Amino acid sequence: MIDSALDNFAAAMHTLRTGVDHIYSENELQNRLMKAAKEGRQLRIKLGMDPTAPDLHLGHAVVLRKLRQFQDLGHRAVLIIGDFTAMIGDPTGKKKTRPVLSAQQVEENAATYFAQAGKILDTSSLKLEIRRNSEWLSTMNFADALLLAQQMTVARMLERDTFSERHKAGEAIYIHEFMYPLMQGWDSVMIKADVELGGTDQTFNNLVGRDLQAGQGQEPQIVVIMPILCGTDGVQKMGKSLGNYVGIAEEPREQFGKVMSIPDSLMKQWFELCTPLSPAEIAKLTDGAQTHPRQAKEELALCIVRQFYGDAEAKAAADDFRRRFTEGQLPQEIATQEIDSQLVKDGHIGLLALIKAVGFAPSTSEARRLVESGAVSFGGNKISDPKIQVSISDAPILQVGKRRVCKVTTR
RNA sequence: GGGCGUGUGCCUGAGCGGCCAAAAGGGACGGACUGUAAAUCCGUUGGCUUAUGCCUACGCAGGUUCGAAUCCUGCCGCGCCCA
Repeated sequence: MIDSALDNFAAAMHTLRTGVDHIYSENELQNRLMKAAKEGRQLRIKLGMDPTAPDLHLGHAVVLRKLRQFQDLGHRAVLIIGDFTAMIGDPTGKKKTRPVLSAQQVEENAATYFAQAGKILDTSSLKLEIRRNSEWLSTMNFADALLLAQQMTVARMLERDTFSERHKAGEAIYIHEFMYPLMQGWDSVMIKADVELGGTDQTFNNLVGRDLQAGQGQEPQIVVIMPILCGTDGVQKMGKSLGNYVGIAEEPREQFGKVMSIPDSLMKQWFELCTPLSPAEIAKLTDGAQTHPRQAKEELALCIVRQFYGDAEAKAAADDFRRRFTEGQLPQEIATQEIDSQLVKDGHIGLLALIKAVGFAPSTSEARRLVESGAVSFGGNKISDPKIQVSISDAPILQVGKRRVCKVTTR
């Protein structure tokens, strides 16, 4: 009986430890798990969400998957909608102060967030609690804020790399930005978090939570830090603004294609952080002698798409990919783009206008460049004359570059 | 509050008063080659219904000039130093 309980803990710890960058601290986590089991209570696992960026990508998924593991072990995810903190914006985001979001925008973004996060999390009410930090932050007065500010020194704040970097680079740092970590830490106090999850860029913020909790006589939260996932470019961290991300809500084919385009050197990390495969399986797949890199990457793409769309869709995406890019054929299903019939005169439309109308180029000039560089084919023929007029009466296929294909009709 | 600097295209960054839609690099996009990988090579990288043309752009607003990203004034942002 006792042995099996210990085995369970060992297994749980093993699961929770995989893929993490660091745990502050592992011992504490183990003790807290045991204590919770003894008391028969759920641990409260905090994760903050930023309501300004509702498009989730694989980078978010890394943390969400870890959160899911906690849920599967019986614990409760407490998601914090940072509606109040969004007024400041995480200084990690380097760029200037963010615009204040309206309450309605926050709600909309949060809804979008949950629609996507729900693909990964257990959304049953027993396992998921959702709070917004305006609940407690909006009612604090200046004296409360000062009291909070007393818990932190300027020196410690400046230690934080994002601040010191910005300072050196001659960028502005506003006083209120110093409040951000404190506010986030205060969230931990208010919801009595046992564990907080975050990426490495959140380490400082999350650790502040520990201090604040201790200051309030609470047991400090354990901080579980996940590695930051590299973006499809293989260099920078995955992020929306860098355009190097694979979105959770993206179409299966889109996801598949993006995964296939990552540098080989990135595969190992992605396998580790984005798939449930075991280290042994990953080792085999990433060993060039045992598995051809292309095949390994295909497996990776399958694994990832499968998580969000299921096996059938993943395989369909793989087939489509092979057909289009390995065999160089047109896709099985080609989306139809309708253009305004007013654009067509005497049954014809300028090719450039057409490319722009279907959204394959943002401007006529861009369309012209594409045509001139031999990227465009229309009705099966490559066309390099930008002045050409075309007829779209028989729903011809327009292709721009390798990826943009559609059938054209009028509306 | 004072002094000195600085502000350029997606980013970094060069720009003598005309030859600047603005060097160079990065990124991105397109093409060749591939495994939509890497490496390499080539091309493109403000807009305009089709242009030895027009328009918009070098923090903002004015001014000097035949002509300004380049000079002047004011304002704004950022940095450093002094208080």
